[in-house]
Amino acid sequence: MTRNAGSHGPTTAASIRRVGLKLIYEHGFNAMSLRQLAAEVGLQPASLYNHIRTKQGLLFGLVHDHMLALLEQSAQALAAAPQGDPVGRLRAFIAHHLLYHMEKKREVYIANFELRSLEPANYRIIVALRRTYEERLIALLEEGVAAGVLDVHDVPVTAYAILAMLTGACTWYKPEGRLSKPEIVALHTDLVLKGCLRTAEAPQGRGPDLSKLTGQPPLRRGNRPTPPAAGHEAPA
Amino acid sequence: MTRNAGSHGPTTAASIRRVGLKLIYEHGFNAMSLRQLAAEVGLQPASLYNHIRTKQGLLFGLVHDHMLALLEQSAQALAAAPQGDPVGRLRAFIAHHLLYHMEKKREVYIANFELRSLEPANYRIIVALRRTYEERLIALLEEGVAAGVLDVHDVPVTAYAILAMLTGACTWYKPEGRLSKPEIVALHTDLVLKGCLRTAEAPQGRGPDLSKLTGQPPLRRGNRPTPPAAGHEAPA
Amino acid sequence: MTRNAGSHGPTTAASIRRVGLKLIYEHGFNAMSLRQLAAEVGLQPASLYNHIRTKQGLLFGLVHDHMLALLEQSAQALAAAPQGDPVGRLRAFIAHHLLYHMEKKREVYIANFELRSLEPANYRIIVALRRTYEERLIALLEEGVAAGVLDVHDVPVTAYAILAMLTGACTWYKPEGRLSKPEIVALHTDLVLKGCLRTAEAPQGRGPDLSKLTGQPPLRRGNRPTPPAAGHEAPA
Amino acid sequence: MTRNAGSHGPTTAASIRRVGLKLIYEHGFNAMSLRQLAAEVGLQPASLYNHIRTKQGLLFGLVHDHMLALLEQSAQALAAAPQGDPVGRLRAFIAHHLLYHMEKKREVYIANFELRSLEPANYRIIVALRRTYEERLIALLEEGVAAGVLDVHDVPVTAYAILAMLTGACTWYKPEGRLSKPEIVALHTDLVLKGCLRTAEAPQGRGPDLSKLTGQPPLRRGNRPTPPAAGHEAPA
DNA sequence: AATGAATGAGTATTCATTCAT
DNA sequence: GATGAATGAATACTCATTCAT
Repeated sequence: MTRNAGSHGPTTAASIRRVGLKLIYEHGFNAMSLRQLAAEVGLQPASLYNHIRTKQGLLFGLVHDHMLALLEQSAQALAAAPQGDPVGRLRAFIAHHLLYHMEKKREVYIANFELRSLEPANYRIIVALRRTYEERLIALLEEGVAAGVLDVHDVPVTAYAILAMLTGACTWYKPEGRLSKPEIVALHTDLVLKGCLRTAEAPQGRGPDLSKLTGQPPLRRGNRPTPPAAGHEAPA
Repeated sequence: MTRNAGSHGPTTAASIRRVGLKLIYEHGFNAMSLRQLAAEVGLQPASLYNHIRTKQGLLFGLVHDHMLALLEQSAQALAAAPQGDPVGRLRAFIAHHLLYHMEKKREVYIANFELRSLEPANYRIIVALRRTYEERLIALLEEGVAAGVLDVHDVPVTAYAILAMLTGACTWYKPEGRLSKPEIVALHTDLVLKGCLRTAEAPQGRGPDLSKLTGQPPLRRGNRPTPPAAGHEAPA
Repeated sequence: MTRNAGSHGPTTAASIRRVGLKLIYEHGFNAMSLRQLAAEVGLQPASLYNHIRTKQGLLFGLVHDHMLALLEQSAQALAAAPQGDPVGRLRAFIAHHLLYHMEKKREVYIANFELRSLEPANYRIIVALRRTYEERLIALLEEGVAAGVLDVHDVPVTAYAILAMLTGACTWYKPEGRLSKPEIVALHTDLVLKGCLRTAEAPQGRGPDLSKLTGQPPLRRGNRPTPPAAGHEAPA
Repeated sequence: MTRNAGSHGPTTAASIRRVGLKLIYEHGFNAMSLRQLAAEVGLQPASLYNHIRTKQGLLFGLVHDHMLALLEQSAQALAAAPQGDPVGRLRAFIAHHLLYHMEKKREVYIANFELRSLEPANYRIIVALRRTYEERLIALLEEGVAAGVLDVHDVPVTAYAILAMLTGACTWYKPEGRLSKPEIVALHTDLVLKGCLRTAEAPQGRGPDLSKLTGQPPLRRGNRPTPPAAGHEAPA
């Protein structure tokens, strides 16, 4: 098998994306300058524009590609999990989420922290993709509740809580750190499942019964009026 | 009811802090300009310098005050909780953390997102305060484990996971939202406690035994070699 | 009489306008750079912005002030001319137009040549003022025609032709040139009047009768359907 | 009728000139970019350089060709006019000038407005051609004066005034406008001739006698010391 | 305490042009 | 004849900050 003509080594466009990712991660989108980027890639600033349309376009491209990859990988993870086993599917999602987030630490960081640097139109696109992703976990929790194996007070809020917890791991994770990836996955999986699994004994024994507290039935997808918008507000 | 002599409206310095907080929250520290700030306060840019030393000083002041308030309030919350009841103290901490974060949404957001905009010296001060705060939760978990009422695989990582989860709530919380503060507190308290409480039945039945997986004893404060650095790295 | 504090010598803002006028005249608005302007005024480029809002704002200010001055001076010239004497008023207008245009050569040049560099909103404002000015001459011609002392085939087109001719003088006029201002005024006044005055003998004897040529009655303000738009088209 | 082999559509070079003409006319030479031009022609910017030497070269080519065409057509117009009839020849020139200027509105506009964008060497060439053209009208007026049929106070200034007036027409002329070309020609011819023709009655009756005013004899080509430079000054 | 003016460093982006392919 | 990539120079404009008043 011969190598393609253009595939011997990183192309300039790929370098720009790679270095751009690094610089945005390290300094933030606003604090990073295209001069810096060009210098690190070994170009004059003007030459960047043969490969990107604008600085904003670079950011959007990075975040957008990340979102698509995240959705794609989550789909694959769920496709590989047995259909009839809600808990197994939830485990698969948790493992996927953690592994992707530990692997793509910088993409994830940018996608979360630089949302606000996106122009309104781009912002809407990314938030819609993120919403799609969140809905996957929400659907998983609802499956489990419907099957009677999970017990959560409020599905969407619990989903956001889980996502926040798992995503937090990529904040401090380092490959050379004390815990291995499988350990981290196991630990968080355990934490989440213990928090969500239906137990034989009455759950009230261990925690407050929310329906008592609020006088409302626990919310499910069906009667959820306006799910809380996760994440930061869009710029005005 | 008469008005106090000194309370007739915010002083200029306070206005600057208030508007600064809002603008940093809305646009980010780098994207917000002192011109904007001055305009919203009703001053010329040059006049700001009668009240702040530098833009960086404004940010540091906001974040620093927030950290002190957070530490102070957590101390009060724990002081009010019974000494001998680790689970009660954990509940108190969770409630305090959530309430503070929902109340001071913007301060919290800035303290988390704009850490990287702090100059190294300021960064170190804030991270040290944050570490102090994190250690309070770590201590609580260790108390509970020592008392045999909690069961966590790895105390510091679990602490970070809990903090990430709880802090995430202030991301989407809105006063006019679907859930009230007590509901949110109850829901998250339940989720955390179910995940951490020691159960009568064997926990292995519901989650993987991490000590099996890793071949190491569960870590506690004593044998923790290099605790994972929480949060984002400081700029170079 | 003591001098005002701020009036001893040209203020910075006035210098910017003066030098700006010169540079735009010499190089054209697009070809002139604010760096140049700043250098000639003796400022850093950034300092210009204490006195102008944008480069476009500078251009508009210059052109706008010129148009107002032109309208004001033409009003004064006509006010000083006897009411019942259309030819005398026409003479007054011609003299005013030529003198103003020879005096304010650069303002006039810019107002004519850099119209296209104006942003649409500014362009509309200036064109409206110019239209007002043109209408003054049109009204004068109509007065003369109504009084039976002028004879023109088409009032608006003749007005534009006269304006083009007179304005052309400022193109080549130089104070140190061969002809003095009064000579230039006399020459053009004569040329225009001879072209427009009603003569005792039949005018057909000297020129074509347009109404024969076109089969239409000569146009006057009354039946003028859509007056030709003088000047260059607005940018798209 | 069969199509010629070589005439199947404009060549690339011709497209560039055509689109270049349009863009310079619409936006001005400085404001128009070769990128724009390339895009409208359907090329990459680099490909333009297979057809033009530089942007300046494109401008010069357009203006130069226009000047040659103008000179050529004026020669033809005068060649067709009877030799011994100065007024007839003046009529011919006026008609030619107006028709050419209305037909080649954009070329004319560019040749007048973008003179200043020409490099000094190119500028001199074009101005020399224009001077040649102006001299044709000057010569015509002098012929008429010598023959005793025209009466102008100052030949060159009158010539410039006439040219300015006639050229002004192409500024507002539109094919779909209110007046047809023949009407416009007739109107302006009348205006010019009335202004220049020697009349039986004493002209002093209608206009000021310039020779009285200035105390100098009317200027003719012979005693003209320094003819006024028509048009705008070249950039330094 | 407030301000108008100034500044040096910096921003993203555009431009005409070149050149190897 | 066409192009993708590169470039050096330039552009208008913004920024945090200073300082005399």
